[in-house]
Amino acid sequence: MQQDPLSPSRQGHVLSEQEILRRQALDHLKALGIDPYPSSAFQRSHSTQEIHTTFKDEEAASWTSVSLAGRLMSRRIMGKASFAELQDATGRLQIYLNRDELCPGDNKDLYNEVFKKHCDIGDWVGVRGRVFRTQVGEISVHAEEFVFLSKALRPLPVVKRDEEGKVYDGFTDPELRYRMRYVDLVVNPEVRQVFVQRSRMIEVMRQFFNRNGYLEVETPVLQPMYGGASARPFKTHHHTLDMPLYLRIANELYLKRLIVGGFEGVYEFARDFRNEGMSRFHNPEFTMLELYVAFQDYHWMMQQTEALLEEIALALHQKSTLQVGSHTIDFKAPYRRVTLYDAISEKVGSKVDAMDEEGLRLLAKKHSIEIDASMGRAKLLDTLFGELVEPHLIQPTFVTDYPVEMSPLAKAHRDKPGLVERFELICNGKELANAFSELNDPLDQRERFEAQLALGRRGDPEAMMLDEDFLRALEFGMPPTAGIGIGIDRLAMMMTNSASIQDVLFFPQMRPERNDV
RNA sequence: GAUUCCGUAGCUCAGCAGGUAGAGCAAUACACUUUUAAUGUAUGGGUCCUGGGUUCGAAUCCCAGCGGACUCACCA
Repeated sequence: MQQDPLSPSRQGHVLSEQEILRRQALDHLKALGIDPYPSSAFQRSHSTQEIHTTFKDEEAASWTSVSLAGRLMSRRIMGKASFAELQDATGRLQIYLNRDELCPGDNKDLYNEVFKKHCDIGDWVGVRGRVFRTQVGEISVHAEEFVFLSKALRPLPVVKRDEEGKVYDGFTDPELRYRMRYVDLVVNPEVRQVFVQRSRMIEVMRQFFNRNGYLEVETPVLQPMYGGASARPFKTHHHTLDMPLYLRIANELYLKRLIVGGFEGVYEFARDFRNEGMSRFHNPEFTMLELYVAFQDYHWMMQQTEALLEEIALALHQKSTLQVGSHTIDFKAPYRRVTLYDAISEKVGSKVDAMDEEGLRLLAKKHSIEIDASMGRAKLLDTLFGELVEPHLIQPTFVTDYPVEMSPLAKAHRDKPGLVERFELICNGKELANAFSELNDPLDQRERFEAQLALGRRGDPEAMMLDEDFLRALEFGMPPTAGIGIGIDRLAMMMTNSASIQDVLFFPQMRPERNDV
């Protein structure tokens, strides 16, 4: 298209017709002596929500001067009168502009030029006037003053909703929504709601932990040695120290050092990084809550966890049950507890507790589960559980007592040889939390690390590194401790009934855009 | 990483037995002083993701690439 010389294009981007028109509107506003980007503060008396909830018709006489600010989301111009909708953080409110009341004198520019011609959907404006109810019953603000707060140069998608809330011309392309979350948030109010709920969920958790006297702490994101989980890390380099550093895959080992140091309850909402595949359940960076409490064990941690989740559900939904996909899930405590062995045995109809590797292999074959020769007994159990049991655990369930080979940081079971005191909380067929009575025997921990090293030598890319400083800390003595990690994004997905992790992250990881932003 | 599907106007989409692009909303102009998916009339707006190929002719068919969605596999 022909480029208007008054409207410089951005690098590598040809302006659309609507962008050119908006730039011209900007110039017209300036010519009228209006600053499209004023610096002075705009004093608001109310939010749109406050007006909606507190205005009463019989008190209309006292609502003669309110001021509100927001983004213009629609305009209905009918000659000398117009309606428009203003959206702020709390919602939308209709404003009514009447030419002769907005412009009592001879100069009608403010209405005819500024509002009708140079104002666009997406612009930020401020309005002062009186509250009233229209003939159709809509609470509105009758504008006596109208000021520009910020001009939008790009057209916003115009999403319309009818009386039943049916959406027309929705802004739905997932790629555009994730890449331009700012636009998504403006036009899709339910998106904002998801993130408000996520924030509220974390607030409830923080209150729960603080109330119990645990200390919120911060530990290194850049670690010389990654640990605390089995995953491939992101690697970077520190120039001054000339050494490799890893972005943490977990903070477990640091929090336990703090327990050694004498804190009796520590927690951190940790951003962790794992250099692995992406899917609707996986983002390269994600948030995990880790909590460690001295003098407690995993039984206590189960009680704590179910109390926490029930509290979150109640805070977000005013009831313990919520709809997640096609299931109704009840977070009311207590939750079912079942051992890993029993969970599998129930499903396959024969006891797996004493089965050896060969028996498990036959079992896997019988259920046509793919296995390979390198799998040991623990891995086979894990696979059987993941294939046969986990997808069917819809209601919150604590699965307990895992083989020691799968859990190098968990304490040996007090009376079941070969197992550790560990539980995973499964909900809606997915793992929500992982917890143990923490291993505090430094000699046992060293042996576990060495077993991991052996796995690494055999080529397991996720085998743990041996953390000599962590062992030194344990050798100074760590009290018996219960610890847990909760996937915050997964929990947020569940609590907001979101199908994808991208829906609970403001800016999910995407491939870079190529050109022409 | 593998499979399937998708990429056309600012947004949502149609167009695909190959003949050179269409709707609604948004935009522009006019009318309209309580409308609400406002309405009426008129108008403008497109490297049809990119690059090759087949063809007289490609948005449409073929190949490759880029981006996205979905399902699957590992991990939270």
